Amino acid sequence: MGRGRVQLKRIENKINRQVTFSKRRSGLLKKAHEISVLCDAEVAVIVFSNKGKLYEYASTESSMDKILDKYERYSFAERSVVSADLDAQGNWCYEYSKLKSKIDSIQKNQRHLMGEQLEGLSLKEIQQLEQQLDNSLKHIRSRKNQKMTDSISALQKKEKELQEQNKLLEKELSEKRKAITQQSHWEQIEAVPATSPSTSNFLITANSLPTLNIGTFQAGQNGGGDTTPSEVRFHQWMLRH
Amino acid sequence: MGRGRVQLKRIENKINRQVTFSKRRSGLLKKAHEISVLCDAEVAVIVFSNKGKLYEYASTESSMDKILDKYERYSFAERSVVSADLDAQGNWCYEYSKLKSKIDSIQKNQRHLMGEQLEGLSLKEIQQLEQQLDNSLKHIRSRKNQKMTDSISALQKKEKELQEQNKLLEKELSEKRKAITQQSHWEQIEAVPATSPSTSNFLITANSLPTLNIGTFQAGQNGGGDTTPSEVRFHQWMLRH
DNA sequence: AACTATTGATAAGT
DNA sequence: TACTTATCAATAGTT
Repeated sequence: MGRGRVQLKRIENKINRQVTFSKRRSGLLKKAHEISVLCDAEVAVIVFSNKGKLYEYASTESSMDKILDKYERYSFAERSVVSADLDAQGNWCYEYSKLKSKIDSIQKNQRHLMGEQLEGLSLKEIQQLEQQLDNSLKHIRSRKNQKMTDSISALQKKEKELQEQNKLLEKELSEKRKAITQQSHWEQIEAVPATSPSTSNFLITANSLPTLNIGTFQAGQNGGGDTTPSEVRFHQWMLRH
Repeated sequence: MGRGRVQLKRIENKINRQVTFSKRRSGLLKKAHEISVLCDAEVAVIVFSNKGKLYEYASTESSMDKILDKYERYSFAERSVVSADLDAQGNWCYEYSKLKSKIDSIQKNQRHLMGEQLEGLSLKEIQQLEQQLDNSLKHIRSRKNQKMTDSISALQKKEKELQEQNKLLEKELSEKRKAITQQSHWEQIEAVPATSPSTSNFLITANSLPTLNIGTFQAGQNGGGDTTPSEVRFHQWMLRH
């Protein structure tokens, strides 16, 4: 984009590289934000500039740490650099290596649970795995069902409350109307100005509404809790859209 | 880009969202790669789809883990609670505690994969888990099916072989019988004792038999090795540039 | 930083 | 899923 095609290679001119970095960085972060919003995805972007300065983005619903955590749970590439140089430092780390092998073992198992690396398993083992997962799914679906049921009944309850509230308000309104009518009747006789009438037919107190957060349903109704600590994480490029 | 301006809000149409996700994801990763090359930057991008599937990019010179490590070192100010008491004991313990918390995290995840401790999960998380396991089961069942098919065809082959072997043996036997008959005929004339006769009708050389180890079938022919070339960090979109 | 000429990305359609 | 096309968005080079 821009004048002339760009070669995909390091920009040698320092100034140019710096400028391009700045432009493309904001572009990248913007796009990360867009896909996270448009497609309801969790996105984390980490950029270290040439000079080692850090820039980052994490989709708001989950902080960077949360995403990295999730990533580590998913990712099985375990050759951590850290363990390598620590191993070199000597065997203080008997405990450490114990932990490491434990991790290996757990991760291997986890891979199996995720349907990966099944090559080494016997038929019997595979069948056991299948049963296990079948069972897990049963539990999970039951739990899901319960959550959805809970959610639904909570919503129904709220609906009822709101309808009653609405009814009350309508009643109040109609009484007020009646009063106004009477008043205007009086006006015709005594020429008294009308009081300010309500402007909308349906009054719904917006801030008392339950949020329909089925998608991000939080465990408890966490009364005052931090649903989204909101992460000051506000970027200039968010402004445009 | 594309026909008509796009609102920056979640795409409600599921199909559309999926398609857009796929497109924008590759766009995002491509741009991440470009900035890393053009501007000599270290870049890491992690994307979890709506359904919880992981996609990632890490600029090649540094693996994902390396970048995440660097990131953690940059933002270590936050890591106060856990590491505070451990730092006192020396920083080897920091790594140790990191491993330990990683284990905790993995184990927690594993429990979820096994359908346990689902209480703390949100509906969304549970749904992602369900999809994940559904997927795992698909893989596992496919693998099971393959193993069983392999096992069956191996058995059928062996069956054929055995039948032919049997045929041969029977033939041999009947010839031997004929010989014996003739011999006993001779006996009657020359009174020569009979040689040791076979005792059973069907000769099966037991130790040449294939074990019917359906239960512990060991990975078969796949001489060619792993079918999944395993992400040598080669992305389709790198081709173009 | 602001401005455009261009290329690039992609939404919608097939 | 992949390809095509019409449009909008990003940005390279310039001021």
